[in-house]
Amino acid sequence: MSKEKIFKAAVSLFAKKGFAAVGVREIAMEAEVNISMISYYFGSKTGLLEEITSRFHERYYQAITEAVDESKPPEECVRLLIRNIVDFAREDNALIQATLNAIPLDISEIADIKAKGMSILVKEAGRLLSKFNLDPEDVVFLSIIGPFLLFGISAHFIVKPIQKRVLNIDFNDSYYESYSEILTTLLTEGIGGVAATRGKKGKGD
Amino acid sequence: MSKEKIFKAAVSLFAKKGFAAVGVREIAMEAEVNISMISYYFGSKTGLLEEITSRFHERYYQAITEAVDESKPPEECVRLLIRNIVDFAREDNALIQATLNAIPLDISEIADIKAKGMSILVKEAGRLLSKFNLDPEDVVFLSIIGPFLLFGISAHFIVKPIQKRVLNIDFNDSYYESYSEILTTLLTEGIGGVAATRGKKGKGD
Amino acid sequence: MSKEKIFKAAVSLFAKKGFAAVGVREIAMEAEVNISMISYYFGSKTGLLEEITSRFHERYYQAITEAVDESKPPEECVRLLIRNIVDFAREDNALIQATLNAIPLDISEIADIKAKGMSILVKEAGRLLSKFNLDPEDVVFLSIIGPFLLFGISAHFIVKPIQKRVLNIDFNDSYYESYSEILTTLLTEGIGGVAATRGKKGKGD
Amino acid sequence: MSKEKIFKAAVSLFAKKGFAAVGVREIAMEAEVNISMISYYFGSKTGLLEEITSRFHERYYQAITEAVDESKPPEECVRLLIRNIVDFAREDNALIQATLNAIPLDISEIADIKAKGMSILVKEAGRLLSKFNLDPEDVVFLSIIGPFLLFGISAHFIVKPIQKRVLNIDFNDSYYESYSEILTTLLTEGIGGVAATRGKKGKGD
DNA sequence: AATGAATGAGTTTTCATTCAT
DNA sequence: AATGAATGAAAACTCATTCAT
Repeated sequence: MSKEKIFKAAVSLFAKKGFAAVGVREIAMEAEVNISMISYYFGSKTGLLEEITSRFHERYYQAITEAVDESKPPEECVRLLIRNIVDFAREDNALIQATLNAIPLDISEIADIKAKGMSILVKEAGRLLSKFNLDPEDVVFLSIIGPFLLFGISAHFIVKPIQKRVLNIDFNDSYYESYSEILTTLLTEGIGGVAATRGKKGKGD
Repeated sequence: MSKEKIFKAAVSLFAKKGFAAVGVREIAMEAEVNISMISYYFGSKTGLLEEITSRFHERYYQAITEAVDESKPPEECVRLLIRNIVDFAREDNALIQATLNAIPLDISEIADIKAKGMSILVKEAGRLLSKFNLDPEDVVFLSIIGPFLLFGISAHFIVKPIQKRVLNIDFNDSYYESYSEILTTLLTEGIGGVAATRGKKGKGD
Repeated sequence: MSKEKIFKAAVSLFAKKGFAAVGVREIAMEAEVNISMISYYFGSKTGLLEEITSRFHERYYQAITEAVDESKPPEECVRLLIRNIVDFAREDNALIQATLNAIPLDISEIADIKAKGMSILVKEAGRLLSKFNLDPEDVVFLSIIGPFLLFGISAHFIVKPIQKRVLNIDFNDSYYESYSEILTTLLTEGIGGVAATRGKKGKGD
Repeated sequence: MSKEKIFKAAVSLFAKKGFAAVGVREIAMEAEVNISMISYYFGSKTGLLEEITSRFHERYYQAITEAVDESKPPEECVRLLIRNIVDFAREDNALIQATLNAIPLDISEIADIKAKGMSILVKEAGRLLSKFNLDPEDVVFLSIIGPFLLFGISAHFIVKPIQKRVLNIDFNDSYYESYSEILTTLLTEGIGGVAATRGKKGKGD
């Protein structure tokens, strides 16, 4: 279907070159549709990015909410969160790159979506932290740890094209086994350590 | 001096809008120089980004090498590394945003600089990890932990404009005290934890 | 139709000022179309010149092939060739000027078209010469006589603007009667004379 | 000396690309002088072309006047004329290309020089024709035969770069022996033939 | 649902020239 | 005699979008 072809083409191109560097003509060509179809389906090029950004946040939201389950122990939640993100990223790496790389914060529609999306994600992250006995209402703490988690876990998928150029690693299942394992340990131990230091004091500002 | 004014203006604008979204006209206007001066000094808009990207990597390289000192204990190194990055980021946040947000990997000159720069940074990160008794030659491990550190520590400075929109936090000295403290603990404990698990096994691929 | 209007305008302007000296803005204005239509129809300014150059060679090819007929005596062929070129030139003098004046051999696409076009023309000229019992395979001889004929016969149409400035001649039908008559005689006698000298010897290198 | 280096560089570049396609920056680079030196010595880029065009006409004037000598028989004059032009062209082919290819008749200074130069050349050509008993005052006849001679004889040197691409001929001394021989015969016989036809009638038009 | 011609403002880059040194 | 920074206009080309079909 044309609309989906346009969406896919746009994600792929935005991921490679960034939002502003990609022209609608290029998207239309890649999607093998007429240029006018983009305006027709998405209103404008910005409309396309809005939809991409929204879909990204939905996926991350899913990844977190599904991972943070009342009954599971904290470590298990972290493990699941990372697994979810890795699965998503491997399935649709371009969506991550397209969104995290696209900064057009000068376009207010996009900035709004990003701000709202990030608020929700960080709030969800708070639920995860509360499993470590950390205060989920501490905005300062969340403002530090939230982006750290989001970008830390996703970092590999942002720089993957660069790593492919220089590292000659086969990014296969076994690689992402190690990936999940290492980050799970690091974050569990790390957050645990932070909780141990902070737990006694509460907020820190 | 004209050249430096252009550089500063470009960093600031690229940080806000991304490389492709900024026009040379805009840069020239911001820098209060004639538009032709950009070609004159930097050859092209891409040439400008090349210099920005290079300078960024130099600064991060300094931040790491200075932090990882033979004589200091690992925790101290992590603390110093974070402090260095925070200092640099607070002093020149735009440079971080301009570089980390600018993906134009379709521009080979930039991709080359990024690839080379990241290789060097990751190698230096290996020296830090070796202080935790982790194998600094394990490329798979480094390929995971390197970007995690780089983006994790810098994440806040990438999303800062968004956070300013939604969080109403005063990003002052005391904020960055907490910032450094939390990340230091998290990374020290986290990496320590990883080392404890891996140390016995050696490489993991 | 827009495309043809652009073509005509470009030929006229290239003839007057030369390829490089004419801007697309000027062409668009002369053709009374939007500037973008040039890229739209011809890809680029160079694309326009490519089409002009091709069309020129087609016309000259027609002029020669039609003139050199198996059954006609050599003198008649020369007369017809000159008449054809004169007719064409009077009808579309600008096309000749635009092509023969445009040297951009630094633009490889144009150089290719010119090289190919000239090869074909010179080969056809060989057929004419064979009617004078001259060897049509003698490349050295052809390389001398070919351009001589092409530029000799067309010369008047190249310098016509200059002659109009200084000579105050009415370039009417009767003028071109004389023109054809004189050149026909000159070339018939001239080539005949060459044939008389060379015929006995064969090739001359 | 700087002035001469600029002149040489300009001739060479104009020959290759045409007047308008060459920038002063390029000329300065080729001549290894500072850009401002061009304005300094020649006033402007157009000033440079004026000097080139003038020098060209001087050389052609020399070539003709020296060839057309009272005492020599007509054939000898034609032979000498061709020899002179060939010698000049082989020595400084670029000057011919630079001048004959540069059409900027929209630049009045150049058009003036060309018009004046051509008038003189054509008048001199008249002296040659009078040796064949042709009327040297017949402007119509001269307007036809003059450019024919100028471009016919020079044609090879205009298209030489193209011929080099396709013909694989060694343009050596022996080649130009043939060249002179063929054109001498052709023109002597040709003009002679014309004279035979016209001689009885006088002027034609 | 789809086309493609058309628009006009936009892009980056290069131009010839000037001027203070 | 020579430099090189600086200028402002102009270059070719591409942009996202619209509209009649």
